[in-house]
Amino acid sequence: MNEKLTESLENYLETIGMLIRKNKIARVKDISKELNVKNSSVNIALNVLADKGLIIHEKYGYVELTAEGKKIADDIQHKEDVLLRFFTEILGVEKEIALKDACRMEHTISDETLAKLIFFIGKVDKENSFKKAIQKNMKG
Amino acid sequence: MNEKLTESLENYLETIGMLIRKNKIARVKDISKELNVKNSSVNIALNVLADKGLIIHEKYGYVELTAEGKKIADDIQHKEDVLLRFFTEILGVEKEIALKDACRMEHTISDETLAKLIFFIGKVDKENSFKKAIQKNMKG
DNA sequence: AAAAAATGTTAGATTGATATAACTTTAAAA
DNA sequence: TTTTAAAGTTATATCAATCTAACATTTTTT
Repeated sequence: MNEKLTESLENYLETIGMLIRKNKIARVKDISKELNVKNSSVNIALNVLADKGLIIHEKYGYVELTAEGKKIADDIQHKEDVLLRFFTEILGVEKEIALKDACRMEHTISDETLAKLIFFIGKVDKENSFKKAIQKNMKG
Repeated sequence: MNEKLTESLENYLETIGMLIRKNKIARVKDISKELNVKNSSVNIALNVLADKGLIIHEKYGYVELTAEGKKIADDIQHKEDVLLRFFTEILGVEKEIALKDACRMEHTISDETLAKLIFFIGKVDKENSFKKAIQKNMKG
């Protein structure tokens, strides 16, 4: 078990997590809107996720995350957040572009590299010498 | 024209470029070995790339890159190189893991973010204050 | 409560990437 | 130079992800 999910399935989980956070509930329609796919595509993905024990979805009902599903959703969201911060705050990338990049890279960055990146961002926040040089960088 | 290539096709182009650099020639067998796919899969991909005018491939012959194909192959390789440098030299990620990450992210990083990252790496190379703090980071 | 609208589901088709198996061509060995 | 081995190709199948179109259920309006 614990087979690696596809990027597509990870996106569904992450979106479900986001919707629950935002609206308390996640519906097929909102998932399809968010991911720019059709309801039928969402349904198929939900069946797969349910089979894997990552969500609960009764016919015509809302979508819920299992504990395992929530863990994965949170993990991906966390990766996105870290990447977004790095791109915007340290590299000075424009927010829209940074978000697009983060949303794709969140599926491929390894835990090891993520940990190093988090450590690096932490360092930057603490050390003044970093901060100054980075201010310059952001203008470039 | 200039339609975005799939990650898979980008990988084929990049691999062909690498093989030509290394061996002067690129053969189906070597591509399949490098990408861990079967010869038949390589063949199908080569037909697609040839249709798009990115390679030249005569039956039973070697594979060559067109000017346009070489440009794309070089571009992807460049992205990989930049990412790899960042991961290893600045974040201190272990080389094998860094390479794996770079090989996947090279397909998703935007030109804007790449440019900022290159600029950032350049800054690090020049500024001592950066270097010191980074040495510390690499041990973490 | 009946009709209409919105939402959700299922069936069947398409596309891209891969595989296996059978076949062809080229290269190497006997 | 014939035979064998290696490499390359083609046909066919599978899988994941999507779509459209038809259908079912639920919600909202009247």
